[in-house]
Amino acid sequence: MTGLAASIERRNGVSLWRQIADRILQAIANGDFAENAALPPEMALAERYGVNRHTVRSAIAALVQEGVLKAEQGRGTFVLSRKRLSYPIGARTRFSTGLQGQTTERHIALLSSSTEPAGRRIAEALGIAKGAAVIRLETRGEADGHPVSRATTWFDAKRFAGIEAAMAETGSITTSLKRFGINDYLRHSTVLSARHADADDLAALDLQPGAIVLVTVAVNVTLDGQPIQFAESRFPAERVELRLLAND
Amino acid sequence: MTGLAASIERRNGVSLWRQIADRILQAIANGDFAENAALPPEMALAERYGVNRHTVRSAIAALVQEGVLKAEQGRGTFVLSRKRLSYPIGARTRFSTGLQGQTTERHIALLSSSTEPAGRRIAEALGIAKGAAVIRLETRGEADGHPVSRATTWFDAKRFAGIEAAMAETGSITTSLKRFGINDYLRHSTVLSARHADADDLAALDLQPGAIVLVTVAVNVTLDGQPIQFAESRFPAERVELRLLAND
DNA sequence: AAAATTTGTCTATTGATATAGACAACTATA
DNA sequence: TATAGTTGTCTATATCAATAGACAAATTTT
Repeated sequence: MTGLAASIERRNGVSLWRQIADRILQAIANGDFAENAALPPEMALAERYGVNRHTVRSAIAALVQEGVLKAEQGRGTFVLSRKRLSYPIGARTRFSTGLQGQTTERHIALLSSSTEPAGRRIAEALGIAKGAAVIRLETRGEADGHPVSRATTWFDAKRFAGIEAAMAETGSITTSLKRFGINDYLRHSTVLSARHADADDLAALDLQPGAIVLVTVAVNVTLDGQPIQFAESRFPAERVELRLLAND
Repeated sequence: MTGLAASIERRNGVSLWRQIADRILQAIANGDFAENAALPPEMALAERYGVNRHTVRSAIAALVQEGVLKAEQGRGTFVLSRKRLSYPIGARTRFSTGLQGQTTERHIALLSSSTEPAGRRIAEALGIAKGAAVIRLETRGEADGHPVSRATTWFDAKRFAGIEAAMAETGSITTSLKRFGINDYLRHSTVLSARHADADDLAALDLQPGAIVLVTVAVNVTLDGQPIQFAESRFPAERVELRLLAND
């Protein structure tokens, strides 16, 4: 709530400097600091958290490396990045339209694609036989040049043959689906969890190790309830919050 | 996806044993291990993660301490706890009914309550003047004896005077609100994020330091749209996932 | 009964983490 | 122009985290 408060724990496997860095990130994401505002001096932070000044310096160094803070000798340490993006989730969740107003540009980059046999979970979600061919797309959502999501998406290979080419060309799932005669679709289910980012997420989302990702597992269906898409998306918790829409 | 896979990172402020413990917890929560199933032997885990056996032992020791695993000399290490609870969130989100079928008993424990002036955020959410008196309830949701949520809730003190007594008595928000003539209410908005648990969460939710919590910030309204309740809830990500309901 | 498998304990060594103190370098202010 | 406040750098020390190897103790399999 009050950002920089909240104490830290010792000998728990997470170093003190990492915990302090997390707290600072959290405070910034909560909007407790205006852009370009000065962080409290190192000595003040050290006192607040009950640690040595050098420990605070380690935390700040990590965030400077990350591009979140900027330290200036003699002046102070300043906040560069801003409040979290708010990503809406509802029946008509769309990447591009969801971030309108908060960003000036956004698109989905196709990182790779492949065809593979469907596992149990994916087959059930898509309503096809286990082992049937599915197309897997690995994508990254970008807004104003910053990565904001990393998703793995599966489509029935029979029905959506060639969708990876459409994705690469258009940079939009919605537009790609139109080529297959699907002009509208709804989100049928969403399950939400959170975990530490793995190596893949770290690289794709430009995160520092130890970062947290929000994970959504969703099924999209046509208007008559036919499942067409199964997706697991990861959002960096320090840059994105999810806003659940009541109706739509 | 496949639970125990996913690599780990070095020199990032999070110790290897803590990362491995997280991965194991995650795998269990994903349902990759049946209850009482044996974990792979220490040597196999050490090889899989590319670390020394002793490092794996540190991770296992932490989870044994936590009550998640049980090690038996000569036999192996066994999984005690189960799959994640799935907490539904929709227009009629209710703590008690939401976990029916997954648990046999659940209630909300009132940890403390107080009356305070409303801050900007709370005043806006509840549609009252900034500084007007609000009642704050600190609660913990429990299911089958395990803590599953930790919430801070605010009500307009004028309209809901004495609601803390009703909560303490009934252990239910829904029942308490009925005493104030509110027989039904809807969830107006929900914003979702994730962060590392702070000291308060760790204690209340019986977590180990470094654990992740899912955070929801929600406003409940009467059927005619009047805001009645503002709440921030924290869910332990290793024990709970959130299932978003499409309609309701 | 013997062998193989698995967890438990011990010693030793290396690098990362955290504390402590001192002082330099730079900036803003009185 | 001092002075106070702030970040940057250095040295030293103690503890935690991780690796390495060896062997004991308990259980299961052959």
